[in-house]
Amino acid sequence: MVNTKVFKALGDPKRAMIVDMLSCGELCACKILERFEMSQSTLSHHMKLLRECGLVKGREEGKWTYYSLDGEAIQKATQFLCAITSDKEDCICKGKGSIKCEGCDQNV
Amino acid sequence: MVNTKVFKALGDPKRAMIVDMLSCGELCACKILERFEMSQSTLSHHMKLLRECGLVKGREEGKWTYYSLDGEAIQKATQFLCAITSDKEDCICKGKGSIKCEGCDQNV
DNA sequence: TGCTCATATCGAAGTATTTCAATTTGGGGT
DNA sequence: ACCCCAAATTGAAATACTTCGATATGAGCA
Repeated sequence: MVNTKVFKALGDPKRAMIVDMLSCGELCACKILERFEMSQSTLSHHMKLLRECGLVKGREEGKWTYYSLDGEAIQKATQFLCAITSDKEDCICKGKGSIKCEGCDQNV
Repeated sequence: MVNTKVFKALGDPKRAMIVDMLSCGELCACKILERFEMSQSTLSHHMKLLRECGLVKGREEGKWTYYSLDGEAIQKATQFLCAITSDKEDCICKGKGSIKCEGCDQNV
């Protein structure tokens, strides 16, 4: 079951790039910021969003925050995409309930 | 290379549901509309968006429009997700350029 | 304690998205 | 030609998102 918030998060090119950067491994916020032309507060906001949807984990060490990917959310999103290209049996029409609605928190 | 518009499109729960419905096979707009509590114009808007990002194809037959999934966009999105969980070599930091920016149409 | 650095949060402005009702387009039938 | 039906488009209102500067928090150091 996917949470569509994950897709919404990846729908912003800058956030998708951040996620891509983190695929190399853990990075601290300041290292991510170096690569973008955006204010520190804007980056912080994007990181919060990426954390809230489960795509990214944060680890605090002293005054730094290190970010890394959280495999589970990505895996669920991948499963959804794989399912819609292969499943002809389990689609929503047949009551699978594979999508987690962000607003209502129900599975639809 | 992914177009982040695909993720943005899937970021709306209703559009994700529509895509899921279409995984069973081609459907006409009126059949999709039956399953949702939304106006006809709203559905039409969502379908336009899904077509524009390449996720869905439309086929016109008489006064009906039949929609179905377009595998290529979904495959590219899947590849991106797979890459970020497995690639430790080709990430954006090393100049892969795997993300298509919607605004600037550049690969970043 | 007081200072600095790294992040987070707040508040506001500009922009984009979502949604609907109303209207338009265009196919098929009478 | 005229009327229906399916779908697309238009225009407007409400809401959400993106971004910034300013400010707050909190760790570490002098």
